[in-house]
Amino acid sequence: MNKADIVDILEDIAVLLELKGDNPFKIRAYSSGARVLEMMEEDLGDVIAEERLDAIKGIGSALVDKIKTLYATGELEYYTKLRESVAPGLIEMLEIPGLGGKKVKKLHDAIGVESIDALQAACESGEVEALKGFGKKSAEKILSGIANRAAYAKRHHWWNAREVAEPILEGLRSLSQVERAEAAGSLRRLRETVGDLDFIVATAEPKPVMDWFVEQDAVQEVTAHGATKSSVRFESGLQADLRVVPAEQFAFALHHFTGSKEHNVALRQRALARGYSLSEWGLSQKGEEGDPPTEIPDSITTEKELFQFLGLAEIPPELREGLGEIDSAEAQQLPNLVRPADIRGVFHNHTTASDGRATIEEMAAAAEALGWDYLGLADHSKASFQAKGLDDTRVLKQLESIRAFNESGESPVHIFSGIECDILPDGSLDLEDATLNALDYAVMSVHSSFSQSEEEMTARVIRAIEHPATTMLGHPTGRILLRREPYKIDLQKVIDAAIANRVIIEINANPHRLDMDWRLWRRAAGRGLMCAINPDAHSMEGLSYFDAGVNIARKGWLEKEQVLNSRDCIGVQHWFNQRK
DNA sequence: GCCGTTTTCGGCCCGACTGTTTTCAGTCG
Repeated sequence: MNKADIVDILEDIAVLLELKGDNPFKIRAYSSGARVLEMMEEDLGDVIAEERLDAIKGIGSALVDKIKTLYATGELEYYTKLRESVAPGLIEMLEIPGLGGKKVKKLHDAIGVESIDALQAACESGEVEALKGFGKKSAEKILSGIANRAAYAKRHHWWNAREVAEPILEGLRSLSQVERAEAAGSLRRLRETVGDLDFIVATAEPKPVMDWFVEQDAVQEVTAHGATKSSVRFESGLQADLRVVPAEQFAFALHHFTGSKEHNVALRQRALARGYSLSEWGLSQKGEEGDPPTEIPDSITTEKELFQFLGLAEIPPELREGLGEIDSAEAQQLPNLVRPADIRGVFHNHTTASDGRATIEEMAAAAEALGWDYLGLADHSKASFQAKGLDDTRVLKQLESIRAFNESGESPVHIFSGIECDILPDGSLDLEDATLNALDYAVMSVHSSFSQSEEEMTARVIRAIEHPATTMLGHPTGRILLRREPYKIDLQKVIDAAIANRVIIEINANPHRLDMDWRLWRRAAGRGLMCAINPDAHSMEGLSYFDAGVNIARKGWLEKEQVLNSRDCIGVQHWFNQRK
């Protein structure tokens, strides 16, 4: 059984234990073990073979045994029995807001509810509100939760969430009572998808701010309206929370609600080890027995000061994932992250020659408007029939057009001539070598036979990487966020091959792809993998997606030297020439 | 179930909001 499946099972075990009312710390041990395993970059088979599993923090002897058993046999008696002991409908019930493990267990034990349908019936018949600990409002809330389940459960692409968040943030900042306002949460951490929006406001007069927030036109439902917190839900299902704090607590609240949870736990533990208790309200000294905690006298008004107080360099929000950023900050070794302003051009974009909507001239003008020095055009090759892919003749014809455009001097933007060439199912390429060699560069991508086995797909992509005409690998897993799973592929082997052949892997910056995933970049780039940020634009507007790609590069700890787009024209040409 | 230059036992991050209660449990982030 592979690692991803084992991660799923450990998470399942945590959920099942929750439904059984087991020890919360045991539950946490399983879910954090799942997370640690998921983030482990090394090959699980190697780690097991070398008996190094128990050296990983968060995985103790019980989990070592279970992971090993699952890896070797694909089965685990403990898990099978646990699953048999819990009705499958109960797991789904946890998705309903307001229902956690304990309440679901109670509904099951007291009135025998085993499915969402049965729960709905029990709410409607009045059985639920008669239960001790439940009431009329609980039953109503469960019913509306069931009705809205699909919308509630949905996550949202970062790009879309930002579009919703920006006007809200502007609106908050324009209120006279508001001293400071920021968006927090996964939006601020630049995660690829966002569950809900979090806003933090500093003000001495919370009420008008809260009222403005819950009375916005787009609000469909107000789910909380308290003294320090309000929550609303928009029609799209996107939820937004507003927390209001006095100015002196702003930095603490902003840090807390930016998260991640794992980062916060680690930072609080660090504070505790130094004799302080940290919360969203501030920092206090841990009192001796019985003494109330005393406030820290120094005022802390920025996150930077908070980190400094704890002996750390300021950690950018996008690195706060509990993945070693605190150790790096302590050693003053945080990366100097690539910035949008470092980008001097992008590669892998389409024109009307294949499935793009803009011409060479229009795309160049859009690149000029973004202040770039160059633009790489890479239309589809002929196997991508549905995208009007180019055959060898048309590729060479387009090359002529690009040369003529560059020589005309009508644009300060230099166009690099490329191609997004299909990697055929056997790993061969869709165009003649002579055609590929005539171009400045070539992006190789998989667009077909997604259901190959992991071994076939891995061999297919590696064969393409080893081809001397290959400059970069496009969207290496083919995933579409929130819609299509990645195809099965051993990315560690692909990364090894790319490094060995000096082939670039792209960050496909389309907000629906963001592929290769940020979790893999830190280690891969550390071993010498070069990155290119590619918007995969099919229109002039599509070029602006590069921003989302920079986000992912930053989340992957990349510095500008590790991103080809930060080089000037000559530097890029030099990289392209090295394999010819 | 995990973890340890105070530890191999006894802790495990912290607080607001809600709905149910007469002081709190459960949920959520």
